[in-house]
Amino acid sequence: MKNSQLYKGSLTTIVMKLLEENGRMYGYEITQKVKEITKGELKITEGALYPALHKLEAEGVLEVEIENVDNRLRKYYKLTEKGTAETVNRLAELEEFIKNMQSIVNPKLA
Amino acid sequence: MKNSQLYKGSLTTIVMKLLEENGRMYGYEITQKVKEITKGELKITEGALYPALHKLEAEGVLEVEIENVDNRLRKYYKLTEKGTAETVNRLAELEEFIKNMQSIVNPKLA
DNA sequence: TTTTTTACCTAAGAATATTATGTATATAAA
DNA sequence: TTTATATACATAATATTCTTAGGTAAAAAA
Repeated sequence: MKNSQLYKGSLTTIVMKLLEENGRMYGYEITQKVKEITKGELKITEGALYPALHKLEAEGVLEVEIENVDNRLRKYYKLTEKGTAETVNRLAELEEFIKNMQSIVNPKLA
Repeated sequence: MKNSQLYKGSLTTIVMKLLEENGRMYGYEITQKVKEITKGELKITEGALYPALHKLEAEGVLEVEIENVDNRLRKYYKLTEKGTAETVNRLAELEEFIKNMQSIVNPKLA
């Protein structure tokens, strides 16, 4: 994730939301999807993504299905039951976060 | 900053915005102001704030005025000229960040 | 045939924050 | 009056997250 430090801490929330939305995705696909959604403004680096996916898997938030496509490896990730429940919390936290940041930036509207 | 990891990376932006708004503030005052604005949801820890203030001062973004109030030390921080210019960028980045996060969370509105 | 794209990965280091302390005075509560 | 809370600064060890810089390998495009 380039540029602003603001994205620090938001990677797992992004991943979980995308998986909730799309059922299952593989790592490379996630990087491309984020680039597409944000019109190239946010680029997830692989050095951040893969360790994050492994950690979420170890925590029981994600589970993986390995497939072979065109002679190449693909690891599809999807939310576990626990992960689906956790995603609800994460998205609520994100809403709170955005609300709080907007209160700070625009105190007149608060 | 307790709770969600999302706040990671947003501390300096928060500090700069508050100083832009209020002219000058001291550390403890900043922690109280943020707690007040966010209705207790966001608590800036001193272990994060003081090193951040020192770093911003070292970078020439902030300057400090030390005063004695009620026999106690107070260090008032304010934006330098450079800091004021930098704050504009930071706030633009924050807007972009929020916009991008909303695109991800709510793809239908994008 | 070389470059780009797809697709995975790790390791060293930087940046940022948490947690746990420490110092010291003023004020409020027991 | 003693104790606890609030005010006000600070640092050090550790944890977390990410960047940067590599590495492997196959397919597709130039």
